[in-house]
Amino acid sequence: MRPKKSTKVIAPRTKLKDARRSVTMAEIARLCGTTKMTVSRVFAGRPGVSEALREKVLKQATRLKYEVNQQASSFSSNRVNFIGLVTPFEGLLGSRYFQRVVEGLNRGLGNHPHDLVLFDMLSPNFESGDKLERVWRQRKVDGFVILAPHTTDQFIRPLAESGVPLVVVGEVDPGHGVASITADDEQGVRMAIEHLAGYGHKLIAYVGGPEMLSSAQRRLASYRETMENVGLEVKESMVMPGNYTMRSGREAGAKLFRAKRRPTAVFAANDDMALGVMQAAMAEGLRVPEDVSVVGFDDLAEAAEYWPALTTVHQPIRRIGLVASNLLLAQIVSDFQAPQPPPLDCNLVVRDSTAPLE
Amino acid sequence: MRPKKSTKVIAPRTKLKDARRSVTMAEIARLCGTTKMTVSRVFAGRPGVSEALREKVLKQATRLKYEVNQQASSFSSNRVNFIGLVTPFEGLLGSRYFQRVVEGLNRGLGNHPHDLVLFDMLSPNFESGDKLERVWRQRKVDGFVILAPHTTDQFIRPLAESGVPLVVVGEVDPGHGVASITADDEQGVRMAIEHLAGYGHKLIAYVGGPEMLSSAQRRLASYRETMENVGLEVKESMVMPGNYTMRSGREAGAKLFRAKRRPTAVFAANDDMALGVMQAAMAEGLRVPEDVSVVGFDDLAEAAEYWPALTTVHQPIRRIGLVASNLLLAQIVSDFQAPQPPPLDCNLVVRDSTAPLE
DNA sequence: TTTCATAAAGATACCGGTAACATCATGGGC
DNA sequence: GCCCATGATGTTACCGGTATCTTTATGAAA
Repeated sequence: MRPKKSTKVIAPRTKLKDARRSVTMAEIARLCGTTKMTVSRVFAGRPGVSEALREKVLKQATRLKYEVNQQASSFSSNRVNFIGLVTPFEGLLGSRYFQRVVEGLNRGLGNHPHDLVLFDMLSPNFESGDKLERVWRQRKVDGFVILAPHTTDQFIRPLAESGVPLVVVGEVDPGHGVASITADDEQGVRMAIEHLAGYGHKLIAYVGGPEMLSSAQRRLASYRETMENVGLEVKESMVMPGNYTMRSGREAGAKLFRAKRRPTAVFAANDDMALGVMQAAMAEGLRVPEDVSVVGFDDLAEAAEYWPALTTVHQPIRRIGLVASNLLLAQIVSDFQAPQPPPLDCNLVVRDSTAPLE
Repeated sequence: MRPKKSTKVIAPRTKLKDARRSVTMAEIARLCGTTKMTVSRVFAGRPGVSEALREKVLKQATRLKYEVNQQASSFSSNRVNFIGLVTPFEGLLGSRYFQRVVEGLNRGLGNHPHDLVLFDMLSPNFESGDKLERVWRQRKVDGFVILAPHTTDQFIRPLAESGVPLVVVGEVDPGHGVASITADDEQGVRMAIEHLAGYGHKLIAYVGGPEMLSSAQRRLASYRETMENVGLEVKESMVMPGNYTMRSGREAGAKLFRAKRRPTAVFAANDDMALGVMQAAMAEGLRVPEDVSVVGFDDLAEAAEYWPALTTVHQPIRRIGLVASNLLLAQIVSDFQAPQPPPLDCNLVVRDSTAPLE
């Protein structure tokens, strides 16, 4: 039973332009007198190839500078070896924090073939809220690492519900089963406040971060709790809002230092704001640390380089990145949801911006 | 002539796990009573489909939340819609400079389906020098944007010679036909020096960047030239080395301000170092701008936020990113090497760190 | 009415790998 | 010597699109 159409002879597709042409497994196989299936086994590191043949294949491959075509490989195995790195808010992309996380992620990726794809939610071409889900549907990535979301972020839930491999760096509402990794902010803040209290400071001001960030919420809560635990009173006029920028720190500092009763120590919920507070102190003619002690949070590169060098809470950001990629790879490669890791310990780095109260 | 083997019946591959299963063009086609070829035409925006059918296809696609499988599409069309973003030296990834470039790139990418893949050459898994060429061979990207390389960078040449689409942000040795885009550093420095000279400063110090960076070389050359043009002498003891970090700026500033004849103005080759110079001034008890004027270069976010706000040369970084992506897309999409664009104009932003000499 | 250019839609092969299964050679255990 | 387990290797059928060519429908020109 022949098809009703006459037989056709269709010319093979025109060849790719030379720049894009490349060696294929079939070619290597031909040179080695075998088939591409065997070559495929060699490169995938699967068993079932004799040592002699394997070496022959590798030799030819090296000679021809062969590299496995990831495109074709992905297509066949349905894995693309890209991980989406999502930066959902202003200022993240260009920060040392970002840099450290990337370092950690790359370390965790290790020998895996995955690379990081940048998705900056602030870019104009990302305005549509379902961008990430579309990217997933398009098979551009195998999963996402989402940096420090707002607790209320709406775009995480639909992703998670679609079964997209996902790790959040920061804290998310527990319960909907999203993997996440965070530092132990509470503990970090506690150490900072206890350090200041131990130096005899009584009036310890607080400069906070954006309210919608979970990290900011946790740090503030821990400040209040620790103050109470060490027997100090929290004066509401000493609790200043901020938004994690140097400017907001400087403005908060200016208000604090102009108050009729000024604090002898200030804890800022991140380093940038702490630097701003120090600037405000200088502008008001106060010396750090003689007149006022300042402590930050994060221990980014700037903190150590500043003058005076900032006493701050060191967050193991690189390690967080490393753990994040491990959690994600577990989901992608082994389809295995690792148990939620505990928050990672912070520690206090005492530099030159704090001193005992005289 | 039948093959010598008996006919075989091989079971179809097991289906993908549900999470990864998805609607295909064939499915949409079936629902619309047509073939996947037509559906393909619709999504590629190619002509040859009646309006009625096109709408029908789009309607079904929307209903099923269909997205074209980029993996398969890339495979077939031999374009992967990823662009490699290469950061070849320390500190770039976490800088505002990086952030701005990315903003510009994303803007330039516009509606193109390309996304950015991060290649941080400092990551341990990138130690091998031919990483980029391998990535290219693996068909993971369609081309590269390389940020501010050393002029001597060896890894650019082999890439360019292999015909890899490539744009360098910064200056490269002309002649080997690598597309590049840069700001007019010379002009920027000229404006800064003329500004200070116009304020009556005679002893204008210079704090430079790493010698192997082309931007640093050009800025220094322009400093010398402009000083001569405005009739001022360059004292070699007033030309300090630096490496674009705040710390190096502070150290350079400390030396300058402790010299027996100290400068009344300092130009630093980037903002971070300028901030360091201001810190050094304060540490030595000098006021900015009353005792010493300071000018930076780049106009990153910190410059405006600092106190006192920094007078600096504004570099159109975002625009540079935008031009870079346009240049690259031209090569990728149209196989067209656009003519080398001229350096983009800088302009001077006068803030609070400079004042006339009394 | 016939011819032919043009637009719409279909048919086929193919991109370069991988999954699943088939086959074959080898050698040990009986 | 025969059977079967085992490991090496080959065969086939895809993955889900796109390039290219063919066929069919439509309508204007002759």
